[in-house]
Amino acid sequence: MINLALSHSTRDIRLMGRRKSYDRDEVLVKAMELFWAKGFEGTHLSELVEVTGVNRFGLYGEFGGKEGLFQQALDLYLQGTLSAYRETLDAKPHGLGNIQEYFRRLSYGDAYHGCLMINTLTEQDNVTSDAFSAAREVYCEARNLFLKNLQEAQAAGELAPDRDVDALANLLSTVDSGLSIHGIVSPSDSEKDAIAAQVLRLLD
Amino acid sequence: MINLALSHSTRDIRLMGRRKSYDRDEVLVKAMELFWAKGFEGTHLSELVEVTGVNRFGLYGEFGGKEGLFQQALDLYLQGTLSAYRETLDAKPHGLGNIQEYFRRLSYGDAYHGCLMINTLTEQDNVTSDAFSAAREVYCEARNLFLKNLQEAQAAGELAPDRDVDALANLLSTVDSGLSIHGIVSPSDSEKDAIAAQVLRLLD
DNA sequence: ATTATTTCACACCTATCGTTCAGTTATGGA
DNA sequence: TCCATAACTGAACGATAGGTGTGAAATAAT
Repeated sequence: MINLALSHSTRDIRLMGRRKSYDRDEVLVKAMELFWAKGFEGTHLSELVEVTGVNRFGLYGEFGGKEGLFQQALDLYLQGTLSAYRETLDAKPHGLGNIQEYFRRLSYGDAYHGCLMINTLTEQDNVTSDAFSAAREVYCEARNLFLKNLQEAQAAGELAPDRDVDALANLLSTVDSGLSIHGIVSPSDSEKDAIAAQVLRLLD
Repeated sequence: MINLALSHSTRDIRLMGRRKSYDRDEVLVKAMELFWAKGFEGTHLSELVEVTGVNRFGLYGEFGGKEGLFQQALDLYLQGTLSAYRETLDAKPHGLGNIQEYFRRLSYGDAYHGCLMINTLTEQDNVTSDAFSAAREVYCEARNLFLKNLQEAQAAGELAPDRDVDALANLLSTVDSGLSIHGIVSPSDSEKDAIAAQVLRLLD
């Protein structure tokens, strides 16, 4: 018992042993990019080893194999996505300006392969229920952020009081995910701007 | 040479031999449902054998293995999807009514797993370029159908002449795909109707 | 009934999946 | 310097992937 407690309490403090030759976060970023491009089933451990430079055994021990690696890579992606949502949609004061700014900042880079959150939702049957839930949760959080801005806009008189803010929030969320699909077919930022401009007319 | 030509010219006419114990179209429907639910990489040949009742060898000979089976199952799905688009969006006279009707008829059944066309687009790296192109083509065709209705609406005075019908068509297409994602998270037809109602306000 | 032809069932192929094990190397404290 | 510990390496694990060969079963013309 005492030994167990001791070994546990001192586990964090590295007293001896070889140092890890990789950076945990860098590995997660590489893995995320691969899962992003090829999905969970489409990504093979051999590719993860190749891209991250970490041995199969290392990946298993450190991240818990393919599933653990996917979960953590997805969490990293979702955390970044959530930050991006919050940076624009949770800015004070809430209102229509935030929504406008959100769609303005959206951009397809080059080699756009959609959004990992959306891709995970469409791959529901292949991923852990935890992974699916995490993606779903961020999706809902984004929807709620849209809603909050609409509600405050309505309270401030930016938006007519009879507008259905709940349905509008769902529409904005739908357009947001739809853009991640549309971008696969036609990754043009100017086209995205034109689409956003149209939907934003609803908020004038 | 003569033998080759003869054997070829008579191939279609079944003169003798054992009859197939399965219906080609039924097999494709079963395969389609599986690919729809689990994606290309996520569907294994053993499952296809189990569901269709056709042996591995039969699937290979008749459909060209997993890839051929996916292509043909996808084509079947896309054909149905295209028919659904055309039935509403290519009805005469073209106009805003068609668009309204399209979104009205949309429905998530139970156990909704998104749209196979959209899922194929998000699985780009795992599927044949032919399969991806086929999905992309139908996506674009739908967008063009939206456009046609908007153009005719504009010509008929249903829609103000200064409206950007191109951007509007892209928006409708984006909402359409977005709904297939939103339905995974929240497969409620009434919510779908509310979302559609909002975007249709743009066309009044 | 015989026979040519086609499909079917079973088992087997190679390749690769994700996972794991010994054996070796590097590190910090005694 | 030696040792206890942790991490790394390469090989190999069993399972299963998709694809295939062989012989039996079924069919329609002879």
